[in-house]
Amino acid sequence: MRGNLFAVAVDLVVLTVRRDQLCVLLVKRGERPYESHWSLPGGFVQADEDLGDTAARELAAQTGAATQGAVQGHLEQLAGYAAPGRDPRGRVLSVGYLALLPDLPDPEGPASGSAAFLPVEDVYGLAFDHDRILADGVERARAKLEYTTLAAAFCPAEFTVSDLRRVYEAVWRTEIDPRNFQRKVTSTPGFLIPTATRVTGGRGRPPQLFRRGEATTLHPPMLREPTREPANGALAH
Amino acid sequence: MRGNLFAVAVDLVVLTVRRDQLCVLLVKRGERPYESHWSLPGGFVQADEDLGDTAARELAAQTGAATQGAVQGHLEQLAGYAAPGRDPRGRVLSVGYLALLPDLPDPEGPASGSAAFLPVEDVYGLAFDHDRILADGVERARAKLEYTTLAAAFCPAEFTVSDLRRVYEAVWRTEIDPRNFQRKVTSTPGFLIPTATRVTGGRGRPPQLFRRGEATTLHPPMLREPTREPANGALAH
DNA sequence: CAAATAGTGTCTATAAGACATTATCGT
DNA sequence: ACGATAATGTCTTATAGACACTATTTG
Repeated sequence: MRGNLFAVAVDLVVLTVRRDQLCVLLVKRGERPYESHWSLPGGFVQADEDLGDTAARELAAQTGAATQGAVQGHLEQLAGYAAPGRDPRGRVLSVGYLALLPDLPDPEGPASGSAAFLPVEDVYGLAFDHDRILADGVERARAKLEYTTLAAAFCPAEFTVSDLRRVYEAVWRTEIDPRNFQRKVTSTPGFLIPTATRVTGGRGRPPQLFRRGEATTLHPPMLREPTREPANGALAH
Repeated sequence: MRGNLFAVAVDLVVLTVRRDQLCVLLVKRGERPYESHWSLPGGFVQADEDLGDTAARELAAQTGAATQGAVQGHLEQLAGYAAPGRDPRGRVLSVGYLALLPDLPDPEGPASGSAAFLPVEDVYGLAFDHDRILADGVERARAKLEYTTLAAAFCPAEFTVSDLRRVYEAVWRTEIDPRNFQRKVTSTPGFLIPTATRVTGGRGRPPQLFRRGEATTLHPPMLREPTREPANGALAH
């Protein structure tokens, strides 16, 4: 069996929406290389582990396992990264994973004091090629909101249509008409299941609460950019 | 640096459309394990190679390098596969790559006599976990035809709208209305560039020839399944 | 009542689905 | 002329975008 041997790691792009901003979980490295640089959380694949196992294990370790218990959340593979010079220690192939989580009550891990959710807009200069992995993860998330119901993975078990809309707005950095949005998501069968419980305390009319339905795809999709230029046909008179 | 060491391979899902069928390039293994079984072409990542380099090198080796010269064709990464037992020889991580090629005049490689393009419908029982990698590649290709201009990667340098439509029909295994299809693809800016040359010899009106334009995305996408059930809203009166 | 948020309704424009018609070739 | 394939046009329907209006709460 020819070919060189690689260490194989899994790096996580853990995204959440906090204060209407798309944020990514970063850890400050405590060892070389890139000591004291921010990086994506990750770790090496152990014996008898499949890649998804490693990703789930690391995710649970970083977010306090509460994540694992909750039905919420989403975890999927992004891609493999193996450029020859990407790790100064030697040949390391890293498999990126994308995780989407609701905003956690206590986001920081219990043990490590140097982890934080930071707005993706402000993030650059990560260790290794993690800038690239992060960019791929963010783009994957943005694309998937278009044709899947994955936005709900950013929401708690019960949420309102406005909560969901603010997720889209944060991830896409756009504004969405609340009325058209409501029509779209509530008319997609299986996207949102209304719950009996009601909200109290807020200003204004109490919103309906929903939980995730069984639907996974949005058909037809909800597109980020307008279908084409306004195609005036300008009614000049 | 903890973690076990892996051999890292690249396996190719090379797709083309031949005789209105979506076909995949397979090679018959000449050595153990899975000797004389069909498998995806692939090979180990060499020193100083990035994953894409390995994929391009293997693709050129399998398809006679002519592929490489041609501007046509498409190559992208699929995913990493590393289940503990997937290779009896030991721990091997394989990175799947998807290649889309026009139907080659001489598809078989020059050296190896045991390679063939077979219709994906008929393929199962491949070596290792290649059934799974193939399924992922086919699904990726099907999905990408919806929202990209990648179907043209299956066509030669110059092609007709009917050629392109037959690609969609073969990949999706559906029938598409030729008139609506023509309207869709010709009205998408940058998808198809008309050429001066004309076709002779065929029955019927000679078609316009096109080559690929710069556009990479289809906006709005062309969807495989109808937008929803006919959604009668039956006007019973 | 005013302010704030939730939710519905209406109109218009865009694009897809269905399908008729015209165009241009070979025989 | 006829069959075959290519290309255009028309009508209908579904859905997105824009925006007015109604509903239900707190202060």
